[in-house]
Amino acid sequence: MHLEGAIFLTTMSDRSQPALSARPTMRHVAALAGVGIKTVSRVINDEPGVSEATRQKVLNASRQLNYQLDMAAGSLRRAGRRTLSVGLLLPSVSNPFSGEINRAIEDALGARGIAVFAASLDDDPRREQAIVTAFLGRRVDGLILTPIARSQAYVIPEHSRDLPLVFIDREPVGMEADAVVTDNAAGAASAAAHLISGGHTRLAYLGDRTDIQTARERRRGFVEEIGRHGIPTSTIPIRENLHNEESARLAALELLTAEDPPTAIFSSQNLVTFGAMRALRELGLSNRVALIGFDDFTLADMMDPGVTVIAQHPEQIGKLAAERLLARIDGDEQPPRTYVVPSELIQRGSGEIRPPA
Amino acid sequence: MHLEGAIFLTTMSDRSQPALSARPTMRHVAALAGVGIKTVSRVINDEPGVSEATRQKVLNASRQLNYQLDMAAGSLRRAGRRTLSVGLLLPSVSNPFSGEINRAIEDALGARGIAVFAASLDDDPRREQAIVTAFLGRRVDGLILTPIARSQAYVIPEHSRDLPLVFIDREPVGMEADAVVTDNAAGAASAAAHLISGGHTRLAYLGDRTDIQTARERRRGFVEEIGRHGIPTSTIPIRENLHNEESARLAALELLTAEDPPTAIFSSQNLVTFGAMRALRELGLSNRVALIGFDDFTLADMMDPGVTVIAQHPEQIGKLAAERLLARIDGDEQPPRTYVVPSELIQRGSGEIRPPA
DNA sequence: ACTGGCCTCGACAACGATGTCATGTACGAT
DNA sequence: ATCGTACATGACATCGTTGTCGAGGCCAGT
Repeated sequence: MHLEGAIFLTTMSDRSQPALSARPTMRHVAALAGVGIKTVSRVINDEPGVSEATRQKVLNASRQLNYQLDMAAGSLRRAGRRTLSVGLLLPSVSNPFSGEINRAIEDALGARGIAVFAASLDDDPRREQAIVTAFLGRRVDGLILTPIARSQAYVIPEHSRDLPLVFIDREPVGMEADAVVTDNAAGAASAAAHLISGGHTRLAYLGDRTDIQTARERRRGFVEEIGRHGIPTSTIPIRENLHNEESARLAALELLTAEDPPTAIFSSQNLVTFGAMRALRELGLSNRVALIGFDDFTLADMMDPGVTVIAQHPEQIGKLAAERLLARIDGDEQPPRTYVVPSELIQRGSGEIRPPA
Repeated sequence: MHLEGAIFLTTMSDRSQPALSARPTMRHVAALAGVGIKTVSRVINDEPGVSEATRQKVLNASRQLNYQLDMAAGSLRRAGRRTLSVGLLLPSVSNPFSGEINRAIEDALGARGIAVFAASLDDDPRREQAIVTAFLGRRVDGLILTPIARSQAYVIPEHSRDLPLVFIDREPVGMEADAVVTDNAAGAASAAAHLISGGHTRLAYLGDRTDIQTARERRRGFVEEIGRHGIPTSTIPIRENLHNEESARLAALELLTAEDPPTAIFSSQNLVTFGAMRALRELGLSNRVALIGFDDFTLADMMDPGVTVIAQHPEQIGKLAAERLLARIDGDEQPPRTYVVPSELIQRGSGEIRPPA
């Protein structure tokens, strides 16, 4: 050992340009430590069956060469072929809601040494399959997807090949798999109930693209709840397919300046809420017409009035999705299930405005 | 050869549950097409030297088996060992600023088929090296890093081994490499100049952690600009190490209720700006005391008054960083450089408030 | 008919690691 | 002294792909 140490030091000082040498492999470490490469593998992977003395020799050599395991090469042969990476498909990594989900997933999977490939969908159904294919080519251990294409049947072959799969935000179409979603209908219903309990009877709905499942659910929940309260649902003004702030603003302006305007507005999504807020402000109605938005946002409490929202819990969605994925990776064989994360009504003022007497 | 084909077909028809079979490899495709696996490789990778007839046979077999190239295995042998993946280290994927950068990078690299591993730093210097190490173990083709540790010298060995490296938001310490940053000092200076030109002489600075380079730069730019205008800089109230909304709010409250309070506030970062906004509102000073924040945020124009900011351009930072990384990956050998992305003063009202006469 | 060149193609080794298995060694039990 | 057992260790095949190189077929030119 002492001898080894001496050799080590000598060798060190001999290497004039260690930085420019090629990346060391196990073979190099093995040679330097004077052992076989399998022994190096054992030490690096903390497998048993290596004497402490050998272990130290290998660790020294490894440190000296700045050796680093090549995970890709390893997973080629390793049992189960785990690559310790998963693919995550989001509407967009720049969207704050997605960002929170991304973060929760990163935290949950990072603890297990699993890295995340994230990709943005940008509401383009055609990208969905292309990105999934790219993930598969990288042999990810699992996928967490926000589906947008009309059907997810294309992943069936992979799924039955045992590729763990969890959908988030929306449920898959054309196949069965785990999903983690917000209680969209219930959340929207609670918004309606809240407005009605505040005395409103003329409610309006501003909604997102109708080809998005969650948008349809929110609308359904909202309308059904109104019906349950005995208010005729056929007369509710409904404006849909609003997909950005400006179209929402225009729709809200139109609603509010029409004859017999609504006294309360429910908006199904952040950008739509922003548009409605702008319209209300333009018309000076911010403190006259009630507003509840689906999805919370930064500074909602700093608006005038504060904006009442149905908050989703992206961290919980992400965390749960990651947990389900890990369970599947670990061999859980339960039948697929949809997990529902409850939303939460947060009162901040705009939703508590009473209708004019 | 013909024999090969025959054997294979038999094998095929024997497999009763193709969906449950293992993932097909080139060997399977080769067998089905009745060619050698190198030919399959050539077809899949669009290499020349394959007759059209053979090409079609291979493509058919590939489609029939739903074959997909294993990138990891390929990059093991491929010249240059490209994995077509890069590592991205951000303050947090859930932070909107980081999200924009992430998105711009994804777009720029995705066009080249490069996938992105993103990880969050969470202001923890110890995570930095751990995450970088994890990236390296995955043999990424390059790294884009937001440094936070005191020194980035630990990547020198890798960098000189030709690992492309681009820093964003902050410049590296202890080594030389490309960096893409905002003109922090100039941006802060322009805020100071704007306030001074509005007639203010009693300016205050609310700043982030002083161990963050950008925070120091912003402070420097702000203070120096004030000095240039002949205002004694020693009397400027400076509160630093504010790292969340609450501490910023308290600091602002303290400043504003002290004797001879400032007539204008500059806040060096989003959360600090939010805290300042809250303090101003609590004291009813929102329309009395000027405020300029560094970094733009959603709904800044919907506040009362609208919040004037020095906007950074995360999309440009991300895009530029990705372009530099690609250039390095493609062999660009220029000496390392720091690229500066200009910030932009956006007037929305809060920064245009005049001092009381 | 023979040569040489071009084209197509596949056998084989190699990439860096891990799984399998055989070998060698030490030690306690007989 | 002998045996058996447990432990430590390394040789070798292998994962799925790509790089190298040589073999064979075809054709034009002599």
